[in-house]
Amino acid sequence: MRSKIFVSAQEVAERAGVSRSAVSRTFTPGASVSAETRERVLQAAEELGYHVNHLARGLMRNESGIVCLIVSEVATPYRSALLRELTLQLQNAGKVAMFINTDRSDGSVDRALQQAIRYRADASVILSGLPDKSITQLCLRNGQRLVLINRDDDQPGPLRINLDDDEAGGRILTAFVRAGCRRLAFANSEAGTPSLMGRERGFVAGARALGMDVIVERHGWTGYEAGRVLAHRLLTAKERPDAVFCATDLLACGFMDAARHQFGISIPDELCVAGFDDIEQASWSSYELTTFAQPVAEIASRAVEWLTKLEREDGQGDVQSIRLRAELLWRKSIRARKS
Amino acid sequence: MRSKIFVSAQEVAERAGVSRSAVSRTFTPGASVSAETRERVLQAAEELGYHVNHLARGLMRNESGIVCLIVSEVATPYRSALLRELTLQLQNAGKVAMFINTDRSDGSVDRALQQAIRYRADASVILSGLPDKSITQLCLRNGQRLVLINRDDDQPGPLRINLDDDEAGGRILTAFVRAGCRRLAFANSEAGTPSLMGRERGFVAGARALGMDVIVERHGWTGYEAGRVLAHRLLTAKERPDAVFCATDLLACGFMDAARHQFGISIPDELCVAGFDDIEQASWSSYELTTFAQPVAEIASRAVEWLTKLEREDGQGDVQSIRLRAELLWRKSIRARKS
DNA sequence: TTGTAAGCGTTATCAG
DNA sequence: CTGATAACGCTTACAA
Repeated sequence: MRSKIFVSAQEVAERAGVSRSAVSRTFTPGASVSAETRERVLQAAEELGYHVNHLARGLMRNESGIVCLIVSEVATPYRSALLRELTLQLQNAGKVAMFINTDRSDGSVDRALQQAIRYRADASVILSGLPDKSITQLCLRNGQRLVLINRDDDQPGPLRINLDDDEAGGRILTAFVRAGCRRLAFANSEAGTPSLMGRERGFVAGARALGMDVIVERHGWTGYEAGRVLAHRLLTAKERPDAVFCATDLLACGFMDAARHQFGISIPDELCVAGFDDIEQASWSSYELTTFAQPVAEIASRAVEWLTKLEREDGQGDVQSIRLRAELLWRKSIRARKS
Repeated sequence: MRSKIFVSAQEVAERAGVSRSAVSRTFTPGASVSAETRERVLQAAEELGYHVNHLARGLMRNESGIVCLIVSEVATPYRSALLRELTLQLQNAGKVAMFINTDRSDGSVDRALQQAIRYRADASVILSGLPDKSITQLCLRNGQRLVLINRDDDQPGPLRINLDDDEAGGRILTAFVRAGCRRLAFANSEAGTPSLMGRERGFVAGARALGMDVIVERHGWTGYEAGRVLAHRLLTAKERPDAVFCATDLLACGFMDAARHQFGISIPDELCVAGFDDIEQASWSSYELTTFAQPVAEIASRAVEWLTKLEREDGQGDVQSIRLRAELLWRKSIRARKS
């Protein structure tokens, strides 16, 4: 146990010659204190180095101000960008972010959520990963609000934010066709998350509708290395594709690198490539990848807005699902016209 | 205020037919409870869905279990890698990470620290940024432990973890010389953080000692774009350098891309490049950058270890400064022999 | 080992 | 507007 070191409202009250309630009110936005007492309290607090104890406040108010961010693969460009936006906006909304990393753990998300609950987090935001019914229930049972980003869970209660993944698959398809591509491929990971599969589904369906076929290849987790492996598989096939939609920018980067440096293929002349996410590297001049941009800022703001909307009785009647559009960013990995 | 929804130790006690202290003890590692009561309590807790309230526990114990991570530029590869490691190890140590993003704020670090203090965080870890005396003092005055990573602050109290930046500058210099490079340059940002400046200093000093000169150029913040700008400046000079040490991998990536794609320069044949950090992209086949690896895992483990070392009376007599070695990773951006 | 009771630092309620 | 007083959920002497 640490020795006593913090000053309490009591002490401030004594020094200011007021009651501790006066001190409390001074630090509670929208409470009624006279300007004079307020001033006295503020000064005493300053001198003593007083800081409201949010642990105690949370205990009383039954509202901790903590929002729990449950995330895996933090070090990934897309994930960290989303995280950045989320923390920033949460802070601006006066909340504080508690961070839970589910990477190398076994009980992983479950154990993580336990922590969140123990600290009485007001809400949790889950950034991707596979859906799991039990989590949703654990959250809701404990009165937490829950936001699911790019996850799919049809239980009522949480807010679900998703992109128009299927539709994007269709859009990129027409871009490929317009570029005169004939042999289509889709490069995916084996992660099998709803958003990844949605992109695949949309792409394949769109092709079918046009009477075209798509070679689908899946490998490993959604990273650069997997992209390279996928390139090897796809580019050594008898019918080498002339257009590849990668489920993710990271995959696309690996794919492009392998295609160019190991197969000597010229992009976009011989092969068109598209990705998804618009990570920073997609704009680097080694890639100039045509890709769909995740609206991270909007995802974050929607999440935070929903989270902080004054606690209404029930979430009944609320929006429970938001579908955002991923904008297609034209760069140079798809040629303009049939070659 | 949220309606009551959590079950308390009281309720568990009633259901289990014991006193609330028995419940408390059951959940306190190393307290004396008979196996039987323990079992009864555990079962009742399970049935009721009880979770210890860490807010209340922290209040009593005067120890919250919270460690505050204060970080800027989270979405940067190096930073997010460090963050990943830190959160993981903190979790394993039974701590929980509170996240504070100092990116777009004004009061920035200061305001951030206030938050940490209000939640009675046991400790704070500051990942880079410029040093600031007041912060250290604010932390220490409030009984927080403080870890400074790649920051420089000579005040006693906090643990400082740094790399051998200067020395690395010297090491890369000999690599350049061995490759037959004669016109040296250092590409830096204007951020002016101690680690960045250390690398510059070491490199320049080493060159001087060998009677060589270094063109130093600084621009913007430490990112890809800045690297491109630096390339333009350095590569249009009359005496075009044939070796460039970039203060950061991100800088190096921008630099290499501009050098190759805009100046048509061949690396490493005409120009040798080195970086620092070993971000993931450094190993991508578009770069294959020879660089110094930040020992992120070790940085994290040292930090966590120090943080969790059972609270000794004072930190007096402790290690207060750790200097880690950055390993040079040979890839392909420096040629082996004089060309 | 167990229960009783005191307290941790707040805020909400209710008189004044 | 202000000050007592009672919670909040937990831990920890202390006594049994």
